[in-house]
Amino acid sequence: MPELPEVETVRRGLEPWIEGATIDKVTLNRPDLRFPFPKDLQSALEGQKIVSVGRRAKYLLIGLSNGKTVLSHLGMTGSYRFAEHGIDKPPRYYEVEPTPKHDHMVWDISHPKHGKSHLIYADPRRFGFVDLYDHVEDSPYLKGLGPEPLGNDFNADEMAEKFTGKKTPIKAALLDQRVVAGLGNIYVAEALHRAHILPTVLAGTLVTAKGKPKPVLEDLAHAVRQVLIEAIEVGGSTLRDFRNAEGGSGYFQHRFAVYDREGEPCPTPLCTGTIQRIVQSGRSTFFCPVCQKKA
DNA sequence: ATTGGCCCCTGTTAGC
DNA sequence: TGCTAACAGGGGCCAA
Repeated sequence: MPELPEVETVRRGLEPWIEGATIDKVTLNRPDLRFPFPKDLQSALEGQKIVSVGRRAKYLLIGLSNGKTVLSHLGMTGSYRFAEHGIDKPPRYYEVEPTPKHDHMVWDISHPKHGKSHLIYADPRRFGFVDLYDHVEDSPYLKGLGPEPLGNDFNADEMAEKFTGKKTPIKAALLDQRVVAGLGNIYVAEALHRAHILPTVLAGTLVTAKGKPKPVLEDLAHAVRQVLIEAIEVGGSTLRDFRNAEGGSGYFQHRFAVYDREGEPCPTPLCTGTIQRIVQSGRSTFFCPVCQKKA
């Protein structure tokens, strides 16, 4: 679920509370999530200080004082929260049960300013996972990733290179994390709508015969950046079970132009279209057939 | 090498 | 109201 803006919101929510804290104890309530927990997770974490809270694409990267890095992916339904006791400005989440059904990993931490608390990872569907690295840059999960969409390496020229000769629909191409890292089903739909590109056009058609980006690809690069920036500004989106790390909801869902808005009028000024839903690669695509036509 | 389809798992919701 | 089926933000893996 969580796409780049949601993961960034989680990162920003966690950072002030756990950076500088010491991990006193790690509790695993089951042997695995999507994959088994690393065998040495507890021994590698306990006694270490958290020195950084970073993000790459949809991965949280938690740096430790022993040089190791915890890589955490939230899958579709993963979330972090703090137990309500301990921390001096407690982020209230759901009512905290003693042993909630989907609390799979708990870190007992003590922070020099905030005192002791419990950081809890919950994940009903268990599509998330946790891994541990001496050199996280060698992680296979990070190896093939494309550029950060908000970084300097992401632009129309770069996309044009990757799209040349591609027969896959632009929607699927943008979901491919090797093209650009961090987009998911929601923000791809929103970016394509902003750039007025039909999701079904083949990625290769957005490139000229000389391999240069057509103008619309510049619009797309801009739309991707802009929609992510706006979403991060308001704390990401909240659908069903997503909450940010401080227990609040994001607000970006109220600004969706097309996602989950089948049958509603297209919000593009002067456009008379109605939002449609189709299925591409087994996943919903929302778009306006009237104003999304460029290729 | 690409590309599409299936699957992991649980919870929520739409439809009958 | 109650049951069943479809669907959900991701992405690894396999087969064509």
